[in-house]
This record gives sequence, C-alpha cells and structure tokens, in this order.
Amino acid sequence: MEMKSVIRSLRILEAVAQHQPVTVGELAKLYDIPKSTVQRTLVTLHEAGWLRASRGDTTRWEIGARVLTVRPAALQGASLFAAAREPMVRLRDALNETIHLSVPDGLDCMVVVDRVDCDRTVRTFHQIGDTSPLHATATGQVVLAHLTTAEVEEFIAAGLESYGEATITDPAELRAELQRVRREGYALNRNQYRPDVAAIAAPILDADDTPLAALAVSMPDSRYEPDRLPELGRLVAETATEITTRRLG
Amino acid sequence: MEMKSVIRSLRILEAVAQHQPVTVGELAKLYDIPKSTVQRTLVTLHEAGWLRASRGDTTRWEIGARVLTVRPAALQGASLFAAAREPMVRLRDALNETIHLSVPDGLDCMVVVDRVDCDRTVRTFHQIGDTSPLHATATGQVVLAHLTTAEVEEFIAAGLESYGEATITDPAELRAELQRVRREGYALNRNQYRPDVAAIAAPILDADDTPLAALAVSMPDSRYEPDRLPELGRLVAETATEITTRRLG
DNA sequence: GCACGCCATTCCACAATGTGGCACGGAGTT
DNA sequence: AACTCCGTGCCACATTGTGGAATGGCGTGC
Repeated sequence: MEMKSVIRSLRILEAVAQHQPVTVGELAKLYDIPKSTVQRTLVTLHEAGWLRASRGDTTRWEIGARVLTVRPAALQGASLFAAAREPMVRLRDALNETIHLSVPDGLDCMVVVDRVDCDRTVRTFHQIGDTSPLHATATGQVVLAHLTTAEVEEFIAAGLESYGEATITDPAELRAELQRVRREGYALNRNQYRPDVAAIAAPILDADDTPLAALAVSMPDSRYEPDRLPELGRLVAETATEITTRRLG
Repeated sequence: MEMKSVIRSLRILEAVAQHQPVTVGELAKLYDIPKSTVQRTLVTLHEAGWLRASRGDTTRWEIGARVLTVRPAALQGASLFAAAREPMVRLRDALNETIHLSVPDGLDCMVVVDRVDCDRTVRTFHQIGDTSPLHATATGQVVLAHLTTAEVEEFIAAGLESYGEATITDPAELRAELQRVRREGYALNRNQYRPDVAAIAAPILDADDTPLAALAVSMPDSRYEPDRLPELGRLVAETATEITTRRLG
C-alpha cells in the first residue's frame, strides 16, 4: 500500500537469502524487475550493511552478518535456546529421531529455529528458517491450541489452505482437534503438510501461558508406530515442560 | 546516497530490535524522526512480515520470527546461537568477565551477535551489532588466522588502518601474529582497537575448517594479568572448540 | 466535569525520491 | 569482427515518500 520501494527491497533481500550467492541479472529475471532497479536496491542494501558482495568473475551477492543482530525478543538473550538445547539432545538420544524447535510468527507461520539430527540414513529434513502453516503441522497446532478462542477464530477466518488429502480444512474439525491437543498435551500430524512425514509436538509456554515455541519429533511416516503414540506423546510433552520450567527458573 | 527510505527503514528495523517492544513515539524521540514517518515505516515493515504489533494499552512493536529465515549462507543448517549460549554462560561464570560472540562480515568487519555480561561495576561494553576491523581485534585475528593465505593477502592489500599506538599496521608483523595465533589456538589483543581494553579470542570453525565466528572474553586492560594468559587462552579455546563440536554434532 | 497532556493514527499538498528504458564498456563466444 | 551476455551508470519523468498539522481516544489533575 505504501512505501513500495521498502517492500520491494525486503523482497529482494529475502530473494538473496534464498538464492545466495546470486547475481543482479538472475534476480532481475527471477522476479521480473528491471535490472537497474535490482542493482540500485542491492547497492543500497549493501550500504546499509545487510548484504555482502563476493567479487569473482561476476559480482555475486549474499546476506551479510548484520542480519544476525536483529532477532525476535523471545529469542534474545537466547534463554529459549539455552534452556532447550540439552533436553532436545536427550530426546534425540532417547528416540533417535530428528528433533526440532519452532516459534510462531504471529498467526502467519511457524519458523524452525533449532534442530538436533538423528543419525539414521532415512530421516526428515528441516532447515533452520523453514516456515510452515499453523493448521497443518504438529508444532502449529500446539501453538493454536494455547491461543485465545478469538485468535483461533481470526486464524480460521483467514482460511485453511489444503496441502493434500490429510490437511484439516474444516473449521469444526480443527476446533475439535485443538481441544484434543489441549486435553492430551501433544499434537500428532501425519502427512497433513508434507507427504510421508509424521510429527509429534508439544508446547513451550511463557510465564503467562502464551505459547512461545513448540518442540517436535518428526520421522518418516513409515516409521511411525501408532501403538507408541501415548509413550512418545508423553515423552515430548515432558521434555517441553522441562524446557518451559528451565527457561523460567 | 540513494534509496533513503529503504536505508531509514532498515535503521528503524534495527532500532526496534534493540528496544523491543517499543512504541512509535519512543522511536520518533530516540532517533529524531517525525512520528508520522516512523508510523508509516512500522506499518510497512509489518506488511512485509518483518514486525509484529503487540497491542496492549499502547501499540508496541517487536521483531517477527520471519527474520530468522534470512541468514548468511555459512550459518544455514545449524544454529550458532543455540550451540554457543550455554558454553558462553559457563565461561562467564568461570571468569566473571564479559563474553561475546562475533561473526565476520566477509573481510569488512566483525559483528558482535551475542554477549553474556559479567556483574562487575567496571566492565567492557559491546553492543550487539557493533562492528570492528579484523586486524585490530582478537576476534578478527582468529578469523584471519584461519583464512587462506590468498584471502589474508587480499585483506592486507586493502590497508591496515591504525586505531592507536598498539594497532598492528605492518603486514609482516600481522603475518607473524597470525602464525602465532594458529599455533597457540587463541589471539590476544591489548589496546589495539580501543584503548584500555584487553581481549582473548578463539575460533569457532565449520566442518571444512573455515572460520564461522569467534568467541572472546574481554576486560579492562587494568584487570589483565599476563601470568594468567596461558590459562585464559586455553579456557577460551576449549570453550570455542566445544561450541564447534556441539554445532556440528 | 472541564482542560490539559500524551498517545497512536490519519490526512494531504508538495517536492524529493525512486523509477526503468537506454546506453556504455568489458569479457566471452561465434 | 559481429554478437551476446554481463554489471554498471545516466537522467527526464511522475510516482512515491514526506512531515506538519489535525483527529480522536484515554488518563490525570485541577
């Protein structure tokens, strides 16, 4: 609506992040923006310290270290990371499956902020920085389950996009699922967002019970054993609770 | 020089990061920018998904989780912060001096990205986001010491600016110093950049041994005891190594 | 209960600012 | 030598951002 140059510059910044190291021409083609405009924007972002130019035969651009100084408050002082790291490693060791930690970006999406890998040949792969929708992932559902009814309804009103057969797109079904999550203390996702991926998540709460993050174990769906769900759910939930208390203690 | 609105918007973004959660008025006063301009910028950054508004009695702005999707290529995959935090706290507890973590921005500068303060009355003070030259700081020297000869020569060719009597400005002297750093595993800086500041740093390396970051303990020069250098150096180097292995494990 | 101060938010006339088609010089290819 | 692709620089134009002033809500003190 306003400040188009700023919005476009941030788009270009995100584009550089996804394709780094990238050249002016590539960006111009990819996003169909005049080359001179891309060029000017890159130079400006460089001036501001957000981009670095790696000069070889052709100039390639990449994200500079400055962005690391800009972090959400919840992650500053990194008390979340510090509290989460050790329990996450223990959970990985107990299950030998990939563990990850995600935080909500408002109602927009979940963002993966840390992970501990297992050593299996076949395993799920989540990059730090990956985003996913709230209603179609175990981590997102756990967050939704601890928001106010008003917030959940606002989220539902924005529409429940489908990512395959298993995605919950019916508002009533989602409300019922969230209630189940609240009762059980964990969420289960089988193939709702990505095919062949199963995940179990539990919430990490702030002092006022708002959901700060979600802890999840994820695995290929082929390795998911329904019989073990209560055991896994309890384990993930206990670990998440431990992180919550560690962080506040 | 150009795209002033973009540069100003990024300044405001960084300002929010440092003062979050913050109001329109506070930002306008702090940076002496008209309130309406700050307002417009915040709304725009919000539209772009980079800021979140936490509405209470007055609207407060904070950094959204989206920024976490934008990071330097070298740090993609596993979180540096998560791995570093706990060892940093332990090092602070052991020494009761300020610990900080810096990341190189190419050959341009080091950027402070995290810190753990000590509780002494007199202590060094590094803001997150502060930058410093590679050749005149302990953190920068450990990074230089783990780059290729070609890169180091490129850096030297760009000129070694002086920041006082203690700054190493002679290329030969710098090369010798870097060799010493490689041998010992840590760098010592006394007053080379800022007067009356002593710091000891060690490298955090990636899987291919490129330097990702540097861990440092810094103190007023008056508190530096030459006798303890081997002990401190070893401690910092061990902690840095621990972060390296944690990050990769 | 009225006046005041502080707040976030909106408006709008003005001109500063960003735009993008075009052109340039260099490097690699035909 | 002709061509193409690259990153970069230029500049007339009008779109875009600017910021002082106005609005309306809220809490405080007189």
